[in-house]
Amino acid sequence: MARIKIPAAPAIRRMPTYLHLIRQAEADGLEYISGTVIATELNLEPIQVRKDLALTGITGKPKRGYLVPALITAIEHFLGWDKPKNAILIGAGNLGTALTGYQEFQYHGLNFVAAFDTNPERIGKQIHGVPVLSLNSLEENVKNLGATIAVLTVPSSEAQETADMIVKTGIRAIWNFTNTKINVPENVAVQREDLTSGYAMLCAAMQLYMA
Amino acid sequence: MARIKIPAAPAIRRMPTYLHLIRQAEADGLEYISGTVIATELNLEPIQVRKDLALTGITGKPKRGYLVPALITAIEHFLGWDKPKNAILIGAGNLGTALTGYQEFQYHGLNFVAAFDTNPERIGKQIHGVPVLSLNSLEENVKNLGATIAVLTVPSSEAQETADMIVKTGIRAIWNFTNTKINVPENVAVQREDLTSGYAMLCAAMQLYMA
DNA sequence: TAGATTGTTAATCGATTAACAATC
DNA sequence: TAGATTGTTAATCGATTAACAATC
Repeated sequence: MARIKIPAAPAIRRMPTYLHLIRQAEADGLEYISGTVIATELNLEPIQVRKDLALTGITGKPKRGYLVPALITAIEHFLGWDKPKNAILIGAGNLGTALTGYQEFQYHGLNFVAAFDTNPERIGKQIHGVPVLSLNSLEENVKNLGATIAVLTVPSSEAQETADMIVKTGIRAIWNFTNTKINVPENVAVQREDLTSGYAMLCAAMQLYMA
Repeated sequence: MARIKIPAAPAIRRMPTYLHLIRQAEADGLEYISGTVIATELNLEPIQVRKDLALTGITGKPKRGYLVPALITAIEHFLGWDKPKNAILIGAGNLGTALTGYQEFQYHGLNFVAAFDTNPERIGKQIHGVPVLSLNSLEENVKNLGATIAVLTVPSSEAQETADMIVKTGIRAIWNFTNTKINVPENVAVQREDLTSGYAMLCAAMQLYMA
């Protein structure tokens, strides 16, 4: 079986941005928000916003727009962000440490319950309140931690080897921050986050703008 | 004038991955690498790899593939990665600190020459060898630093305000790591990096895989 | 040579955008 | 009511994939 392709991926990627804006509207005490307003705010086409939001199953009211609280609930449910998720961090370096401290994740139900590392100087300490354990103890700890996501922030050279360890624990979702493509069984979801690809886009834009 | 849309954006995003793999091939002493091999290695279609690489202007040899050193040069030139770029970091928090320490960037010609922050405890110190200066001194320092890119890692609440300051210095490329959409003049390139959008994709994949 | 791989031209697929009747 | 906004159906656009002659 081929790896599943996520349908409407671009729309899904836009959801958090919508959510962020709509939450602001909520904080501002707005009862309704229209696709037109969202589009203007985010420099998008109104029809695109309507199409995207329709994916969540929400329906709006002509002339008013969407009910703010219902829209928030709809997006969160669509993304599964209404159910808290426990994650473990594999590799407690700079980037990993930054991720555990990133408030926005907790805000969306993502909780780091432990970090694992091979560096003895890191083991036993805490990063943003998250205990750093030995990578050797990964398997024996995962069960109690109730983690369903592994965030991979080890050096590229160890990415595949570490991914294999993660898979062995039974975790089936890996958020891969290394710049290496990892091979995993078909039933394991991998989301690769490549910071250099964003940098490539910025450089391409610079070449266009400054030409 | 509307903001320029980058053509072939998906292909550009894949370039760093190709580069990474081809560099490995170079390290392994390979003289040629074929699109077929690259595709197999990265789980892509061979035709997609060929189409993407053609964008860089390279041509391959039937039966052999592409000359490895020429391919590296072609991709780097295509992305403008053959010209070193100086960047300043705005916001020396967790994420910003991690970025200045991210080896991969230096490897692609991105140099952090200074960081700016408002926190007196941070000012005067160094992060990964990069001096942290007062945000108040941004304007007077930018000229000497020769920076063409600003990496924005301040709290969301200060994103727009800080972006305005950056624009005022004459910098025309902003890499925005906040989850806020910033408004800038048409001649300023902005690349938004949204970690929560990757998380949204992972969650969507989890819902599909685990359904 | 035989056959793998390239690059070109065409077909398909999916995402974005447009048009517009329905509706509050 | 008048008019802004929704959701549906159709058109367009761009990216991916397919087919295949050229070539080393």
